[in-house]
Amino acid sequence: MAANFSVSEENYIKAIYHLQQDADTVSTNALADQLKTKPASVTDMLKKLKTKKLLHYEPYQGVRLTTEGKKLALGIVRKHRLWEYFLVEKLQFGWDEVHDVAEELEHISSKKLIDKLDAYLEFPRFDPHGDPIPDSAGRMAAQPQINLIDLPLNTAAEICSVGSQSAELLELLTHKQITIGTRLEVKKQFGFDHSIEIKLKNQPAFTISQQLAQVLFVKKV
Amino acid sequence: MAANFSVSEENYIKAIYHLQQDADTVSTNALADQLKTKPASVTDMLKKLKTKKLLHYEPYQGVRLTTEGKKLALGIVRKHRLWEYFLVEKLQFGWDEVHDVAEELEHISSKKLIDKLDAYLEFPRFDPHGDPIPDSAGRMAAQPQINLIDLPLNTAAEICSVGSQSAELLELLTHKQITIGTRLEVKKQFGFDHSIEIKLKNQPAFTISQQLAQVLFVKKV
DNA sequence: AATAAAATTTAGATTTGCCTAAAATTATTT
DNA sequence: AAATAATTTTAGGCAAATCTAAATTTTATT
Repeated sequence: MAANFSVSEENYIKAIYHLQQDADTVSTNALADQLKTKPASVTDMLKKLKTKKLLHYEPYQGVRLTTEGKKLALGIVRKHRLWEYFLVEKLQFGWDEVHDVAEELEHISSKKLIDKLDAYLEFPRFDPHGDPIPDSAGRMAAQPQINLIDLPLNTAAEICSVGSQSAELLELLTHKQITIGTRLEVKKQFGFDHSIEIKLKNQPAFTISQQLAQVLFVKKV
Repeated sequence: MAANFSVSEENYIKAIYHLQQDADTVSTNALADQLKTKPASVTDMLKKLKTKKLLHYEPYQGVRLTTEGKKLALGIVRKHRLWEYFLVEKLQFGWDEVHDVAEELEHISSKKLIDKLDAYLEFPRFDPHGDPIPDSAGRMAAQPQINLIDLPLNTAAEICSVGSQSAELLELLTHKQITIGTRLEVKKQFGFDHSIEIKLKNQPAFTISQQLAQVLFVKKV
């Protein structure tokens, strides 16, 4: 076993893994978009990855990872998140500047390296963005709830709990059409009063106060 | 500036840099040998690297790095040796198992990453094999003397000092035809009595005792 | 249900880095 | 100084990963 994949192949597998979180099956266009390439190139690669048994693919029917493919994807995600943790915790990078470097480091192939890095970092469970880090067997903690105030910009999330039961709060939430399960993204953060601009699906963005944001908990989707 | 080179291009530059330490100009065959590729492929790449102004190359005349090329080479050597230091000092790798991993890590492109790693490691001057690490401006300490006992296997070195002036030692050295400037490599290390087998140019290998090896100092060539 | 629009695939090229075989050049012998 | 040997380059091809343009299939709309 322990096959060896190219950087391109790994990038496709990772992209499919992430897109599969939302929709169960991933379209050629969505992949082309994500990978900043053309649909025709995606088709070529899907045919290749199918012969390598990393994914289920029938022409025009979209694509899904096989068990094998998911295992590979989790390995890459593990590397990416461990390196991000290392960059922030040990090398003092800001959490907003680690992504591109981790994007390169995740393709270093040595399993021994990544397991030793994991031990050196004392087996962290979450990366600096709050995303869970798979362990060496591919197991991963559930996505934790985070406060809406801490949600990174332009990250799809879903309201999963509310930190108060007051009638005033419920009135406000009803008026804004926010409820458990509402999908949203944070578009801007205003330092002056810590208000944030959020956008619900199919609605114009609007601003909510710090006080409101602080009682809303979300999980990424 | 801050051009971006492929892994292959970087490997050629690094190989030329190392081969240039011995001979002032590097031959196509020597490069093909070093890079485990064919002379015809080397010629192709040399033509490309010449247009990028990284080396001086005229057909049939061998090749030399330009100032630009040397700068790039030193950057790669710096990354390689810093990563080796990290692997051994922080991740507890053995000094004999870091080379291949460092070979991959040296191609990660972020300058910020490598400078932060350098700081995190507290600016080491030598890597785990005793080779000097260039600083962020490309400056590098002189190759230090190391004891023959500590010379890695199959590494070309040259006797540069002797830790005793006794007549008995000189008699032994004369008999073995060892003198200041003698080139040699260590071929085997015997754990039982710490004797080592060494090989001088154009001579069959022979064994010397721990006591003798300990008074001989070499530098890599 | 027919047609228009959107998504996807096929066909044919391009670039990078490598290969083999043959030709050209340089070095070494006799 | 010729002839032979060794080195190096040229010529022509191949695989990976990408592209554009054209053809095909699916989906949405009238």
